[in-house]
Amino acid sequence: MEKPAYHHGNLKQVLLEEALKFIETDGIKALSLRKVAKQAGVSPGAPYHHFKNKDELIAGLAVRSLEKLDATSEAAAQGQISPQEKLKAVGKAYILYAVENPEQFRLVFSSEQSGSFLSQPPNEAPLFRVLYKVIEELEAIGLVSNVQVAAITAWGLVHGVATLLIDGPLQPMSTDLEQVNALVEEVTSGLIYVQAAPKR
Amino acid sequence: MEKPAYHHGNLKQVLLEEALKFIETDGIKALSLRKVAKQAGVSPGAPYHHFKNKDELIAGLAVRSLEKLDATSEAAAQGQISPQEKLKAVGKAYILYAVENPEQFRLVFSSEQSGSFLSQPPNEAPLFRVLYKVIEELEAIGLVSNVQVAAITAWGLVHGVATLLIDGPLQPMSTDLEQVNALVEEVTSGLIYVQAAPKR
DNA sequence: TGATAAACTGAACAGTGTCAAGATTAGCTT
DNA sequence: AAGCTAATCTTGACACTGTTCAGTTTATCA
Repeated sequence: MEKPAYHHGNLKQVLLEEALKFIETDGIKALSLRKVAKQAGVSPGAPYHHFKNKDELIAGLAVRSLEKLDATSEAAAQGQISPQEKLKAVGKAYILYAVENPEQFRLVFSSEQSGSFLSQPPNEAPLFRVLYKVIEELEAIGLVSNVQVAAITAWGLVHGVATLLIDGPLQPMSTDLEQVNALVEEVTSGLIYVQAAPKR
Repeated sequence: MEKPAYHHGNLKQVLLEEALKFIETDGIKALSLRKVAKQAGVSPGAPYHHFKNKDELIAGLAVRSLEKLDATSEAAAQGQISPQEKLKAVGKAYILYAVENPEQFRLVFSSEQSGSFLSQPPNEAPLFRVLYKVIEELEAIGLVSNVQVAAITAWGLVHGVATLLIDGPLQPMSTDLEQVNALVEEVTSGLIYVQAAPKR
């Protein structure tokens, strides 16, 4: 009969899902807790039994997005054998995730909940962990001298191109997936040479 | 006597300034048009005679910030002679502007008003113009083959490191200006090698 | 001087996040 | 199985938000 019970059952998950739907269709600025509650068939006060406030709901989505980005990056790396190709694959996966899921990608770096990164030790933090492993492999072959700098440079390049594509001057290009692919191909090729830069 | 006149005189400018103050102290999320109006000694409806809505006020600040970033980048380039040093100087100026004025930097790329970039032809657009000139100089010496790709790569790297510093995992480092300088020095050194990458 | 337009006020509206008091029910304990 | 406790949800309220609109004030210029 499915008559809605007083106790929803798994409201928390439903709230997260409905909130994400709103974000993806109307953007994060149009997100309203009340609308989310109504969509979930629940009163405006109900969400506060599962989230401290609106920001915490959003933070929950950010963590989910971070995990997805981390997972696809890792999968991309494992699909290759040489460390050069791994690095390239990670970069491509990262940028494509941003272009295909701009709202979710923005969530991860939305400046309010940057605590997602700080909470864990750097070597175990999501994203960093994937990158670190690959760069260490490059170091082992002598293609990288300073792992720390190389990781930041690689991440910086890839992250920068991603955000220029979704929020910057490259935005008009971001709808044409073929063009994006070509660009990403060229840019990530440069990645390897960045790492191979001589010491002085 | 300075008794506040009914016609404020230069309300538009004052609104922009007060809004910026709020943003810099409490962050953009806490910005309220009503508070800005009150701070300017004016009623809640007054701003609407100068801006279509709140977003347009913010867009005004974004344009100002873009101009500042453009100006300091250009100045940095002109302080150097060799194109390699110019590129490096632009990168440093860009990242330092972001670290020293994070709120204003974010404004420029805040996804709502990305139209600032699209409105002008790419070669005359702010920021791009500066970068383009330098990269063309590098091309003239044979250090760059594809100007387009080189520009995007350079901008991407610098922009990525900047946002990783203010909104990403490098945030804890961003308060220590000395550490930031060291990092920027190393990363921008890599810039030149990125451009010097062989064609295939 | 007088008319037109610009600038500003004050009140109102719908919508927001958030909280407290009370109703409802799930789940454990005896 | 009964009853108690804690979790969950509702209802109603509060302060605040962006925005609009009718009316008031003043600058500007013919």
